[in-house]
Amino acid sequence: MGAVTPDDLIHAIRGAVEQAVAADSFAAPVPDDIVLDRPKNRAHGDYATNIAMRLAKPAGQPPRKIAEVLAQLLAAVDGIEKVVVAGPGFLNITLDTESLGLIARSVVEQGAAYGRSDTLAGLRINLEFISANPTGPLHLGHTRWAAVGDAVGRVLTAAGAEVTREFYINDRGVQMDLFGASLRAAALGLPIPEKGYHGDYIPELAAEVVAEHPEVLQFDDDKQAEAFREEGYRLQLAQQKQTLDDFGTHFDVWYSERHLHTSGAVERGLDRLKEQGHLFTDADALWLRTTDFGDDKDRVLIKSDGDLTYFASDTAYYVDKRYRGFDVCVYLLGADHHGYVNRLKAIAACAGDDPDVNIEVLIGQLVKILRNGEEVRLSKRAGDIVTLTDFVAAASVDAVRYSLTRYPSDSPLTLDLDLITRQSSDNPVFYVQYAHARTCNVAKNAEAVGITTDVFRPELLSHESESALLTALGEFPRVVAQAAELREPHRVARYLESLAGTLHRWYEACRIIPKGDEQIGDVNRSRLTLNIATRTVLANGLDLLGVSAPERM
RNA sequence: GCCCUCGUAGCUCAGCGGAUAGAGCAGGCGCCUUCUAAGCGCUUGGCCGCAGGUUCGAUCCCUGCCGAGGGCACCA
Repeated sequence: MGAVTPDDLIHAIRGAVEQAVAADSFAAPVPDDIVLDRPKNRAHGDYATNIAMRLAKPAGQPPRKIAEVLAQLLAAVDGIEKVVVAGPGFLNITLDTESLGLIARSVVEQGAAYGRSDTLAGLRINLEFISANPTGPLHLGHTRWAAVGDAVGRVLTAAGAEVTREFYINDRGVQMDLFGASLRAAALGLPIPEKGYHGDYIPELAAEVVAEHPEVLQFDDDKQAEAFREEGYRLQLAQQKQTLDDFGTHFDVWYSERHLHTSGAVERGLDRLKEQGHLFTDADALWLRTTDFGDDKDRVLIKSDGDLTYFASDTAYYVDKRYRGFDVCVYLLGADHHGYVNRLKAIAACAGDDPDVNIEVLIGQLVKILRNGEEVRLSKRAGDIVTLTDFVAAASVDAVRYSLTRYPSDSPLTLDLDLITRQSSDNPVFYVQYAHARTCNVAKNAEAVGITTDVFRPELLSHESESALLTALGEFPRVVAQAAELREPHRVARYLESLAGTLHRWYEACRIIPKGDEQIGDVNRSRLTLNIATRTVLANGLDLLGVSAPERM
């Protein structure tokens, strides 16, 4: 007999419905999505399904009557101990102890692969996030995406998708010139241009440029501004890369906007749109008729003075991604860009794609930081900018990553810096990491007293806290698959917190190492396997969030 | 004015149609003589913004209203 997983149960339920229909017990189509829950109340069994209630209407029979039929069929399934009809027509399923216990061995056997699936196999996904201007350090808003975007990538990969993480470098346009002019002004002790960059990092960066290239001071004005712009760009980009590297977020592609213009991608993009017939000229400007696809106004691609708009770059960039073979282009944008969503969707539609399939835009709401109960305001004034580096320095990479990935990105977020920096149980990341460290320590001690996993008797894992832990372990692959499908890695974090609690309760109730002079028995050996299985899932889950799983704390 | 997101415990937030709405923090009471107390148990605390609608069933879906935040350039 093998372990009975949630998938097995869903399969069994579908089989029971088909069997009942075949036997003319009732007539109804079998739903594609069969819902299998873990009931909150342990008295309601290991698993529950609402299938009878959903079939009641199409079948024209009372839900409890359908439930009775299905209960009888399911009760005969190998590994199911009993099925109880409850409430309005729930089927509460209890597995036999052995079948449930086998999940532990299955998890240990799969190891790091447990939780992976092929639900998104074959899908090529371009995941673009952060995409900051190379004119300053990464700040708080970027930090959210650095954590969440990376976790989305990990979760998608776990679900079998082929993911390319991409950072779009906005290295073209007037902001670059302002950046260069600001650096030059700082280096020469001149006032920084009104619309320029005023942060503390500007004089520092300017000094670096001068230190590396003292000759720039001799250049004439235009050449000098350009030199500061280019050298500053190079240094700033390198710093951003280093910061993200230290944060554990790695990109596969750093895509320069300039490259878009030099590689022929812009022309290719315009050709594509022309083919699709959505271009028109008005007042000497070239427009894209995005209103054909839900945008509130048409957009200019080439201005009447012949310059390309930023929107033209966006359009070319999208077409280029598709040209490079990506099935789905995912954009992670800040809330201040959400007005862009319709435009991006319209781009995809104008390029002949399906905006509901080929392009996805995830919006990240703003993050606010509280320090001493007061909001730390982001302002242009130097010193008030919270950079990614500052944030990590105040807490830790693990604490920052976890604090950001445990919330859905589309909800506004307020983080209390005092709480995140506290190295204590107040902080959920430590709660989960501690659970992992505990499993490691217990395993080490158990092995030291001679407990092995050679014998595994799943039927001995019969304590209430053990069936709770086992069903929780069985949930993990479904949690990961759902997190990938919905692009919501916070589901993994929430699951881990719940799993950690379940582990702690088991730890309090069931000992792995016998007390005092008690003999080591098969119960102890079997529990060691369960402990290792839990450790595996905690480690795999933390890895999906890019958070470390320490062996001791 | 139009569009988007959000209103859930004192605070920060989960819960994309199910059973008695959850977690952490904050408040109260307990538990370390042997595997990590960064832990566990118990406890206080809720018109799920308001009003309709759909449904066997709504915090969840639809409509309207109220409130908060954000967005609406031939800028990047």
